[in-house]
Amino acid sequence: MSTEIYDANTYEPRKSVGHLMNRVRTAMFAALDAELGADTDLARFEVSAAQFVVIASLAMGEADSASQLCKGISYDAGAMTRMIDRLESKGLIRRRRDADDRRLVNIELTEQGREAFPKMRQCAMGVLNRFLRGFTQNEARQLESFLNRMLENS
Amino acid sequence: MSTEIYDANTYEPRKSVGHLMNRVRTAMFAALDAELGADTDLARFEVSAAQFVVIASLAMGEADSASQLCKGISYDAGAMTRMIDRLESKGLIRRRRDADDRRLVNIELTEQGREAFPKMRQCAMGVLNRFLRGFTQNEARQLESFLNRMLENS
DNA sequence: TGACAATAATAGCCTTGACAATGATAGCCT
DNA sequence: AGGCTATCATTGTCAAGGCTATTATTGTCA
Repeated sequence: MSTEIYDANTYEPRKSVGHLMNRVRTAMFAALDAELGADTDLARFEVSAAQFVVIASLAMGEADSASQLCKGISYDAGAMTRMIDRLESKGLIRRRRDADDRRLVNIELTEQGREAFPKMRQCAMGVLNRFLRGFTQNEARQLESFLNRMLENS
Repeated sequence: MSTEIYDANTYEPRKSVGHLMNRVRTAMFAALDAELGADTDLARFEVSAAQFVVIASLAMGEADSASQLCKGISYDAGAMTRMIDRLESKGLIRRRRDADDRRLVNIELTEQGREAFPKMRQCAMGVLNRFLRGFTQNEARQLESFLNRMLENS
């Protein structure tokens, strides 16, 4: 007996979970980029979907340093430095060297960042709900659980 | 009553389907890149996860021109031109102007490409099966169906 | 104390995808 | 045939992530 999901006979790359997920992710990010760019209050920040994820992590108190952000959202450290550059130059976040461990750079939202977050959150939520149109609550929870299980398998 | 999945009270960006899917996708692509790079037969081609998807589409007869590839896998046309450049320079595929419609460029696998494909397919399948460890067949089919429904909603 | 490994942020280089503009071709319509 | 529009591939440009040093700092251990 086998516990494998795909086997050599039935596996069709283009219909597989891997490829499908790639397409859905790309579509969702593009949709969120568009949404954030179209919003009257947010357009001036030109914030992208990826940037929103960082801001959200800070706003929800899930991270307060660059390295924590990297771990929390699975993001490259070098890319994070520049991501922080961008958000800082937009006035949405602020850097501050940690006093205890001077290797660390603490990151916090600025007043402007805190103000803008709820609107961004609203946009992101709207996009997700659009993509999940026709899903029951149960199905959505199940999808979340599937994704979490895949993450744990990695 | 509401048909919305997420609402302002319960929506947590980092736990949402959007962010989770982004992380899973990134992890899967990285894993497949590593797998393809480690395989003795395939390493010399230095083929990436994204490139595999193109080769697979050709091998499965799901596309035979650049534009069909773009549509089939939701890929930018400009990016596809250069993707084809790369694969062609590796000797895995071949370009040929279509005789009937000279706007079209037909793409076909070379002998080398056809030979290499089964091994790539094997790698990709292995990665997917690893990420889907612990899933029942039903759950996997359900996940595929969820993703397809999201694509249709976009 | 000093050598050495581990961690954090950063900078440089390279790859690659997205977007817009361009040129060639095809289909349609009159 | 001529004009209009759509489609296809290509190119240039730009933005962003991945990888690999590099530097500063911390912790460990002899």
